[in-house]
Amino acid sequence: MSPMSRYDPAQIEPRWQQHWKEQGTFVATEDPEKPPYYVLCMFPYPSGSGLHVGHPESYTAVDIVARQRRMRGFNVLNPIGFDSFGLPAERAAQRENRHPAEITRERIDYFRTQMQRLGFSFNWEREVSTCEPDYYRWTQWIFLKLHEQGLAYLAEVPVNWCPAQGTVLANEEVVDGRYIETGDPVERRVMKQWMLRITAYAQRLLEDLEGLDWPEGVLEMQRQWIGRSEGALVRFEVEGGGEFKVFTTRPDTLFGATWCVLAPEHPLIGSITRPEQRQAVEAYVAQARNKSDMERQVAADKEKTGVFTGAYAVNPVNGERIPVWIADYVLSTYGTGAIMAVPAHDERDHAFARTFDLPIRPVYTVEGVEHDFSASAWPGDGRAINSGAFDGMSVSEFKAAILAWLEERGLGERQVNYKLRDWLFSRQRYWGEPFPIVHTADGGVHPVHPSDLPISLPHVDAYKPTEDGQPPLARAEDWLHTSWQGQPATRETNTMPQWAGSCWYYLRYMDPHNTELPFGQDKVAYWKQVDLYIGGVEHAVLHLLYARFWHKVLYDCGLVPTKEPFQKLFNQGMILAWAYRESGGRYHAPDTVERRPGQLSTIVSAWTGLPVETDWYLKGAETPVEEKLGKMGKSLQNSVDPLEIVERYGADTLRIYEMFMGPLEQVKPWQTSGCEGIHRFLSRVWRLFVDDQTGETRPFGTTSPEVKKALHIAIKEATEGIEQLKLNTPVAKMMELVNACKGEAPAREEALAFVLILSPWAPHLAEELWQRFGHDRSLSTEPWPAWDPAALSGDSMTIVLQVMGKRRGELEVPRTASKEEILALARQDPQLTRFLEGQQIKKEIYVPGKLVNLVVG
RNA sequence: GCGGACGUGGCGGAAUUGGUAGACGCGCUAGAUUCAGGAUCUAGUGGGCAUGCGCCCUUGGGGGUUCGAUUCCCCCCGUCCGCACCA
Repeated sequence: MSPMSRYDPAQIEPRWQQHWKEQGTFVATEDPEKPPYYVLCMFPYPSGSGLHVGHPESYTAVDIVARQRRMRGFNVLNPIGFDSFGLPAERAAQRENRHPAEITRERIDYFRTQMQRLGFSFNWEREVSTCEPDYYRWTQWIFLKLHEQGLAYLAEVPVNWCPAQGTVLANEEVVDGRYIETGDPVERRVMKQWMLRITAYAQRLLEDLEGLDWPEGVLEMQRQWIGRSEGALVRFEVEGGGEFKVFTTRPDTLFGATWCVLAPEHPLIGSITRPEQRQAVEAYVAQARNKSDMERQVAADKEKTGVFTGAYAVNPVNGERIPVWIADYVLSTYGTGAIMAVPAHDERDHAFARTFDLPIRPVYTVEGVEHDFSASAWPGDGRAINSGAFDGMSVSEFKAAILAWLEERGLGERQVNYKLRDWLFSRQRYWGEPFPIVHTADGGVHPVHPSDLPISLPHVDAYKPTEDGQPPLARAEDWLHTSWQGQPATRETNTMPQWAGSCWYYLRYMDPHNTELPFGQDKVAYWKQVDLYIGGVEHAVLHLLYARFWHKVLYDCGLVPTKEPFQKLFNQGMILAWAYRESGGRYHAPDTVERRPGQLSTIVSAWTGLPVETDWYLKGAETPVEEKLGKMGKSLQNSVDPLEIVERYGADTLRIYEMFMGPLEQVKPWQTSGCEGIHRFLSRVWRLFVDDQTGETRPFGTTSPEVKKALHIAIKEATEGIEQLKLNTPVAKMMELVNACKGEAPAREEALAFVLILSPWAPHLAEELWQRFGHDRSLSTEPWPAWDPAALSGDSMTIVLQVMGKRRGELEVPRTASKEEILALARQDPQLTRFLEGQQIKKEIYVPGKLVNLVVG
């Protein structure tokens, strides 16, 4: 060991990283003697730009939990891997004319280098990468299970086609008519695609949310996405032949239905439209078809559009003849694609009635409320009117009664509907899992035998569609043509979406090198499920819903023992960074600008187009720039590379700063200068135990009562903080402890306890000190210290003295002092006398161990 | 529009079965040490008046409950996130 006087993480950290690697300190084995604990951070997509300082936030939090659980005697699984199929690598492959596998491996290597320099106690021996054949072989295997269960099917469906990406996208990937990743516009097309029947699991996906320790917001988002609603399916006959069904959650308003509306895609339109309306209807349907999703959604705020078919339907409850319209405010993909319109009690129908001057008939009144039905709908409860024998009922009474009435007469039935739709599972891309499916000339669709897996990705001459529009895999002629039971056959040329690999990676980590199965039953029986899953809230719906779905299918196949994959979920808040932009729009990196307090300029904001005041300027120039907080990335020129921080301050400083910034779940701005304080803190810790002149380990001292108290407070805060993932305040308590030491090392016992509680946050420094204290083994399995409740408060306590609720002084009394003694002292305390003079004490309040409040008057 | 989270010094944040508001840190100011330092140490740092002890104000704004409110209740303002014609 070279002599080192000052705290020098560049010397300490690589050595301990090497030590952990060589000793296999964090290798996880299935030890039946120890309770298992499975922590997991959402694995990264290895992008071309490497990690930025936002990534280590969740890794650090997970690592702190993992390290502390090991010290508490748990057998910890803390794996890591890479979500490595996907579009960005394929686009890079097109640009650079290289194989995406090669590009991906390089990127993974860089990610791994970055991550390993941060000292995480990952199970690197279990690393997986979803694009490797020994991984995707089992993704294909699970697909075969889904297929076998009837949950994967081919269908001719309207899809979200993204011309810029040359592929279809799932509904979940499209927001406002654009691809969420790139913002490219999306249009509708009808294509034959692989679908997964996630809707078959809708009810269970909803029900099993109960009992999960997840953030309320995520549970709510999942519930809304599944979108269960109870109602009725009601049959309407069309005059002159034909019938359609509508779904309604308000069958109790059937008597108020004054027309019906079919979605423009409804199959009945052709047959019921009257000749005199045909031209108008066809024009409307064509126009609706050509509208993009975005245009349709924008139109939601505008005036409703629609066209009358000329046909009439019969209201089953009263035999009334009501017109049938077509309008694009009715969605073809929800319910039956047809509705009954009750303008008096539904806002949307009311808006339509106003536009086309259709009749509005109330079927509820509210006592004491004079509602103007020509102005707005009344969606609430009331007393039924205009509804024959049902008059006088409340909404819930009426619903029950009318459902029974409809079912008795065969006019309708109870129905539960979900917003959730089946999952579009095909992509027309190269860089994804090939489907283990072949097609024969007779139209047969056949799963390949599991022993033939993996169906490997073939080499192709270009990562783009064929001349006739087939997906890239169709370019691999040799691969494409195969046989099935003696017949010539062609392979499926679609690939799976990026979500596929991440649907089950947490299971593969349990048994990553199994060549017979995706994971062994003994392994999954031991680890069971993920105890704690930490990741970004951006996966609240898509990834978590898909993974839960696959997990339930595997559960039904008897392959996993639990119904749910992730028992506790925690969302870390995104780390943002300040971005600086000239009025003209150019961005500047944070280290090229400076603040000049008092020197204000007014510029036109490139973001809003409005004038703003700023005191930020380009360094060495008079160019003012506007400051704004944003997501880290290339576009805002505000990314910070963790390695840059490691070089300057060390990995321990980076780790602690990421935690110290604020509550884990909160969005917070990165400030590199904040690392200074952490680095100072760690230097102080170093100097407490190491002579910074000689580099020698200093002898232990004695522990003062204040230090002892501060230590036990810190142990308590660290222990409870890790339990609740409040990882910022323990750092503050450890700083207070070090401040309390006033540069003097405490006694051995307290020094050891301090280093142990520091170790999850600053593992390198802690190991170094631990070794200097004379240990020859890593501290990673040393028992976690316990706090002594008696040490939390000293022999005396501080009582705050208040008069009329205002703080007027304080009192130091022995712990043993009684309420009477304390009150007596308070009454004659010199700090209070001038507030008590001439006043009578009306009330005395004593909060044990905390304060006295004297009420006078 | 609906749902969720939130609003505390120049900045990040701490403190909620109601009990010392501003812990801890950044930044800033002054001083010490140093050839020098993005080094280290000491002191100060919410605002105002006094600058002696002290007093008043202050947790987005307004009201309420209470001996006492950042914490509980009502109204308003603002920010962020998710969903958005789902019948």
